[in-house]
Amino acid sequence: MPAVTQKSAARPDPLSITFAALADPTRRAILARLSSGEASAGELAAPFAMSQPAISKHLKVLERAGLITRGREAQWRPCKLDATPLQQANEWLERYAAFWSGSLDRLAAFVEEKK
Amino acid sequence: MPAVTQKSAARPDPLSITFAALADPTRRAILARLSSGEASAGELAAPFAMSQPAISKHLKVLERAGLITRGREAQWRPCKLDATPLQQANEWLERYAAFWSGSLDRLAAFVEEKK
DNA sequence: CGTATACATAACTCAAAGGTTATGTATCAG
DNA sequence: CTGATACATAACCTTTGAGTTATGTATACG
Repeated sequence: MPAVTQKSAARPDPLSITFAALADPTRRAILARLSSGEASAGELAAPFAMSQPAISKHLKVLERAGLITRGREAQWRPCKLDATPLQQANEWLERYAAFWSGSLDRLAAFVEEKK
Repeated sequence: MPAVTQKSAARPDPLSITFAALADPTRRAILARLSSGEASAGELAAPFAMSQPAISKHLKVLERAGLITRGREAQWRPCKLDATPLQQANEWLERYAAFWSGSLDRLAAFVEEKK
């Protein structure tokens, strides 16, 4: 018997993983930094008042979200941005574009109705 | 003396709140449902195999993220989509658009450089 | 070889997130 | 006033997340 009931451990869907990864200012700052070129973990850690293992964890979160890839160069691990999941997130958001670009229109309609 | 050391309780920045709110499939589904018009909490809860208080909590998360507003109509609480925070999120994401739409270009440049 | 550097992993703490059941509150309907 | 409906809140539990310190591992260097 395999392990009895196991809460199924279902990993969240990709979009949830992406948004969760983005829901942290440190990780967003890391991505911003990587948008101007590759960097090692140490270089990425430098700006933050945080321990090295903390950054290491953040990088792992970003990696599991597919937002970065890591290579190996001597004892450095160069990190590289992969924006593919950001594109997915953007596609999801775009479906709501009408609701913000149209907000003035809807406000106008509301005013019109009130008259 | 007020409470000694208090971890400062700093509320997260708006973008983090927005992304965190979006990092849950139930909440994204609720937003999708609201994109086709207002709905009461009960109507929003119907599709989910989840208790009523659970939905109530999700709605509170969405409300605190500014993604919905709630009115009052008899004993119903009509929910309405407010996409403003989505626009903010979109603006953040757009800064990375070059990294996905331009990926083929950058690959070509890389190949060119390698020659 | 031994040592320094760069990073990963382990073990732990604390708080927050997501769910539950039970109960409270506001509003309508009779 | 009474009861039903729609929702919110409280109290609780379990899992996950973000941080810490301490330790392990891989690579360069003398």
